[in-house]
Amino acid sequence: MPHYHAIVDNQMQSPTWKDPVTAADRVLLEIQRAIVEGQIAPGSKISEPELAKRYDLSRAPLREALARLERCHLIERIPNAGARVVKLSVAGLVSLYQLRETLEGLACRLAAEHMTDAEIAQVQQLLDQHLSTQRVREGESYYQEAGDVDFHYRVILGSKNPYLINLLCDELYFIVRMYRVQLGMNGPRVSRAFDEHKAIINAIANRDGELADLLMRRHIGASRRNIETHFKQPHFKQPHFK
Amino acid sequence: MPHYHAIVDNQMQSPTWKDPVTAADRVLLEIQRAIVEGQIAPGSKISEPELAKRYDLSRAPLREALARLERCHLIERIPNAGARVVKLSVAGLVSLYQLRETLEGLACRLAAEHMTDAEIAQVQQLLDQHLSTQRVREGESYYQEAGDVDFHYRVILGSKNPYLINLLCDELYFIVRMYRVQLGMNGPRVSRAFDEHKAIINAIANRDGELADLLMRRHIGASRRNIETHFKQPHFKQPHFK
DNA sequence: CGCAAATATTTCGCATACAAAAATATTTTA
DNA sequence: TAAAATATTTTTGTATGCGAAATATTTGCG
Repeated sequence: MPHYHAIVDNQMQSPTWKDPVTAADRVLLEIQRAIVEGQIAPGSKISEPELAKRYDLSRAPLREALARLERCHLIERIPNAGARVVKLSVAGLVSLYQLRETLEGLACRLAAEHMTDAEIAQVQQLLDQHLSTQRVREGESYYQEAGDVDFHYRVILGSKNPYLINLLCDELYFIVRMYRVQLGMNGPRVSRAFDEHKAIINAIANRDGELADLLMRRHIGASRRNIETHFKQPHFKQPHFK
Repeated sequence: MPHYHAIVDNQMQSPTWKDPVTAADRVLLEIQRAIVEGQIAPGSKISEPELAKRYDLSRAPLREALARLERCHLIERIPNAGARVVKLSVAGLVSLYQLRETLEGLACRLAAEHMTDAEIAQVQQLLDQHLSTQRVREGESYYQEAGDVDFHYRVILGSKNPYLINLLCDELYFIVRMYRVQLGMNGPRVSRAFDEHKAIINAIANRDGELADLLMRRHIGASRRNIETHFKQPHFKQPHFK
């Protein structure tokens, strides 16, 4: 089993994601998964007593978890009223990806400046590794997403900017993933994404931050348009307003 | 009393900052102020029991407030260990302003695209207003900061991007302000800032997002260098490591 | 006297309990 | 019958209490 299997599963053991120690940590991960995968429907109300019972803990740690869910934009809270799971929308997707393009572009520029040669080489061999395993297990989109996440993750860490890392890996990661998962972003764009990744890391290896920035923004822009087209298509059941 | 006096004082009544309704909201504002102004020293430990007693409430709403303080990067929490006020550093300042440059640059590009003519005109007359009152009350740096905050705030809102607005106005605003306040960023750079603001809003008025982006990044870059020089100077007492 | 182990104390995390506000259901009235 | 007003129930916000983990202190030993 390739090691990046674990990346999406047990939450990417790494500088940023420390393993859950408290009960609030654990329930946070569970609810995050449930929301991202749509098991808790977008727009649905979050009942504290119900979830507390459902996950078998008191409301105290649950509320801690809710605070962090709000932080990563998976729920919206209104004082004295309660929390609701966010609804997905084209406008939201565009806003989110505008931000992502800019931020990951910045990450590239900084990575070109701050990554060591060793780190860069590591990412390059990682890409080759992904490519080979992807060829072996053709069609398994799961691996593609893991590989994609892994690549972006490395570049972001390479920026060495704590604010940027926290933002992309902790605050925006899950809502981005929610869009991808709920709109069924499996399948295509696989080999093309690999090529784009390669071009980006090469630019970084050449210490060409400007180019890496440009390529990354283009890469993410393509990804956005790819998701955008899925909104009006059979894959996605439009939110039933209520 | 000019209306923007109230902006820094009672927390900028606006789309983003809803007035405190719960007890946690109120204590959050108080502690935010205390940290930003250095009344609670950088690096010092946050004792929940102590603060609960100090602000006369139970630990429940206090912990809610602490969660949000962590969200805006004013404290750092370690599970089972507690929270500490962040320490200021040159590296932190640089990382923060790298992010700010990029984000507010993006805000400018989007503002040039999405702001209505009316909104733009409003900002322009706001600048004139600031300029006149600034001339009257020469040297009062307080007004300058309020005016600066006000300008940036308008442009950010003008982007119409909810993620970007939340990020800059809620999550990064206070830590940016902490650097400025604790390094004694009163004084100079006043008239120059006004000119730069004017140039930016004019670019937006001309729907020249690229130029507005560039000017804003330059504007913030200048601000960063201005603060950076203060780190090694008498104004700031270097953190006493401990 | 210095350092390490053991104890004591503080502090955090979580559960329970209560109060206030919202939401819902019910009754009353036009 | 429909709308307004009131009552009931649910849910959120806050307070208190207890157990576990971490920190501080003391004790014992080299």
